[in-house]
Amino acid sequence: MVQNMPNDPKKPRRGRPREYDPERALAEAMRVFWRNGYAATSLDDLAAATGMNRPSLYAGFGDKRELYLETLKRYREQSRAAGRKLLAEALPLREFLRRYFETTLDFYFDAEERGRGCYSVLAAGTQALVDPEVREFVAEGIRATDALLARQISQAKERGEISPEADPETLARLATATAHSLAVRSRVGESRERLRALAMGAIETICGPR
Amino acid sequence: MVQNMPNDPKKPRRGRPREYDPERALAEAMRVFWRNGYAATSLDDLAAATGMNRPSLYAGFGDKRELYLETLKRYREQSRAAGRKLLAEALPLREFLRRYFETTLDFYFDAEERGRGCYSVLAAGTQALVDPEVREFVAEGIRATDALLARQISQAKERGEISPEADPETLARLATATAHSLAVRSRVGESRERLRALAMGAIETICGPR
DNA sequence: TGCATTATGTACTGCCTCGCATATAAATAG
DNA sequence: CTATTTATATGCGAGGCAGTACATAATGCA
Repeated sequence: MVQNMPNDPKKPRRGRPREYDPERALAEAMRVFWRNGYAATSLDDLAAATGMNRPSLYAGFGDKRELYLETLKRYREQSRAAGRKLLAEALPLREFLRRYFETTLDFYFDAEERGRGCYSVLAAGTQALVDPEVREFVAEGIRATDALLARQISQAKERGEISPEADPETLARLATATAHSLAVRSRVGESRERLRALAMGAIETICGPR
Repeated sequence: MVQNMPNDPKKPRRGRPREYDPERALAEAMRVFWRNGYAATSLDDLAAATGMNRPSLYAGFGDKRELYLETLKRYREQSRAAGRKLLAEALPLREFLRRYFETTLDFYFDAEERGRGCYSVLAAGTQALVDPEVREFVAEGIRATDALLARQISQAKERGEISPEADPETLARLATATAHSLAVRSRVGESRERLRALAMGAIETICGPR
């Protein structure tokens, strides 16, 4: 369903032009899902949040599930973009991880700095057991995170930044675990400051004594 | 609402006797909530799972939210019981943590060994942002876990099992983070064996070189 | 044997929700 | 200017759902 084409700025298209911005609509839908969860979000909620009405929602994104999968893809893309941006800087491991967790917290707090957790972890909680596509999506995201961090840690090990006996796979999974905990804790009200401290402690434990 | 008294085995009570076992009913309701999440669970689902009909559900447990809070309490009691049992054994830290995570995994996999995550973490994901009582409940559980683990680690430090420079608070929060990750990962299909390995790696990293 | 008490079973009401059918509006193509 | 295309707006019908009213059943008590 997914809509004809995200944007083809020149081609003026044939019929009546859209009054909504697909990208904005998706962002708003995501905001609502993020707050209330998949099941508790009705199409009327989504219509209200996006300013669209239900027929337009169906025409643009298909049913609720398709729209949800679309927001999951959007989240993945945003996460990957943030990851690539960070990788481009070629930082030492400690600094890399510090920035990684800080970026993570940027995702886990909304514009008003209220904790809301990780969109993907929330998907694990609500839909993963009942929708195989969602489950595979989330699982793939976790594998990708483990792999990204393992690669960084492995390279740092080659540079001699951490102990030669360290196992990058294990440490990477522990770093991902830290992110999972940030997700859970942010959603039940732990302050960003406190979570930052948790992340810093994790970094020291993972990287070992200097 | 909570029902007249869990069990007063002698007093035969006045009217028609219950045909359901409140404890079993609660366990069944919990199973359904655990799988589908709070919002996606209807009272008809609960009635079907418990074998009760809706009026009996209302009479016994109040509305859906009250029943849910009751299952949360039940989960907390079961967790605490497991914790107390473990504490009674006075184990060395590594062995304690190994057993702690193994017990945790007992909770995170159902009777058919299918991963289902942590009931409390799921509550964080679905209801925490919209129901303050749920949020506080979950937050309290996390604080209790952090505190329990910090105490064990602190005592191990006094016994010289880990480095004198280690900060028990930090390490405890990292151990809790590991449990959070077990919750998330179990729910999206990682095998128990693999999660056990993750936990063992975390233990080594937390406890440091021997 | 009645009567009070407590539980169960059926069924109803009102509301919300999904998905669609239909009508209208705004643009382009010829 | 008319036809075609695409989007928006209103609203409807079927079904799910929460919560309750009312009738029925099973027990203890007098």
